[in-house]
Amino acid sequence: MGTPDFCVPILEMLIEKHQVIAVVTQPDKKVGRKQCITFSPVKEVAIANNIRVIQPVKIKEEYDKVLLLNPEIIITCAYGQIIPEVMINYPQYGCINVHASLLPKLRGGAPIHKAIMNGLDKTGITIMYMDKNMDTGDIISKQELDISNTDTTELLYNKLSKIGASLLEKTLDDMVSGVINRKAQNNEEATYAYAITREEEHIDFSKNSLEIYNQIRGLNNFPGAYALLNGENVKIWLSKIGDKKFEDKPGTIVDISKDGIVVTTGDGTIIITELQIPGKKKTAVKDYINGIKAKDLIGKKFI
RNA sequence: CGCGGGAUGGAGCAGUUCGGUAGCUCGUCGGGCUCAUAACCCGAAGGUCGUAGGUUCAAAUCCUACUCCCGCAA
Repeated sequence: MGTPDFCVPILEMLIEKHQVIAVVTQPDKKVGRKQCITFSPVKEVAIANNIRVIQPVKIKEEYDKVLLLNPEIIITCAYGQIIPEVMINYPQYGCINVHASLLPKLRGGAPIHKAIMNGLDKTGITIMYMDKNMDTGDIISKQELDISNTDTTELLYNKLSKIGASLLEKTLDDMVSGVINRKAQNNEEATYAYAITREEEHIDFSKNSLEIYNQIRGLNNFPGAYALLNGENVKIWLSKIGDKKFEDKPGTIVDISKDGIVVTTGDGTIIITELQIPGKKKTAVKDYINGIKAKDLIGKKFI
């Protein structure tokens, strides 16, 4: 059971190594400006492999469709709905979940984004049994991964996705051969990574440069950090931490060069190197300043 | 039919209001200067102005339809 790209390597591994009797994923959604019906990435893979797809609107009410297939194990990964308790204990080997953090740290829906936004230097994958609460079940296996200070969420996402597949492969082998190391989570150490809100996407330039830098790379390449400039909603995709100091209030553009747009922060400067104007595509600052009068931007403020 | 912005040499843009020689910044290529350079100077190539019709002596510009891209909202 899963939905986004993240689960695709996992599903592909399962198809190759095990017998997948059905894939459960979120209902097809109308997406975007044209309201086109879009299949989830997981559904695409399932269809390509001729696997039965089940798309409950509410798994809480429609679980019997899944249980009637009599699964030996249910594996979830970023499925997007809470699994009802009645399902959890049904399969012979139980219900296990692949989560993209080192539990009990970063429980919730946006563990990868938050790992970077919080400036952590390592994260990982945890495979655990599910219980009735979110991401609180007993841990079966874990694998750590260092976060480099230039990683973006996109990069980390891809790395963790692969690790998730390989760790699951190993973990399933262990479970089949009866080697299960089940360990309860220490709830006192728990931290949470709830889904990103619009407010968390907005850049507050009075924060420290490092916090802003982490926010920008943590929201790349989805959904993106933004700030208002001349009343427009400008997305900021890439940045560097500057080394100069200015007296201007945080958010002020103090210099523009091929290097980037230098903006003051709470403790120094940050240099914006890739941005996006509404209606336009992502643009390197080097290209952006070709079409504008850079002088006119000096002194303007991001809000 | 959710709201809105956009498509102009390889890149980013101006020009569209009010139809009349295809423009700017950058890149590329060639030459020069220099101990040297991503710096500076000189020169060149490169565009059926998203597509298809229409109006007109004349359309990037006005009219109609379509395609694609993007911001917001879900």
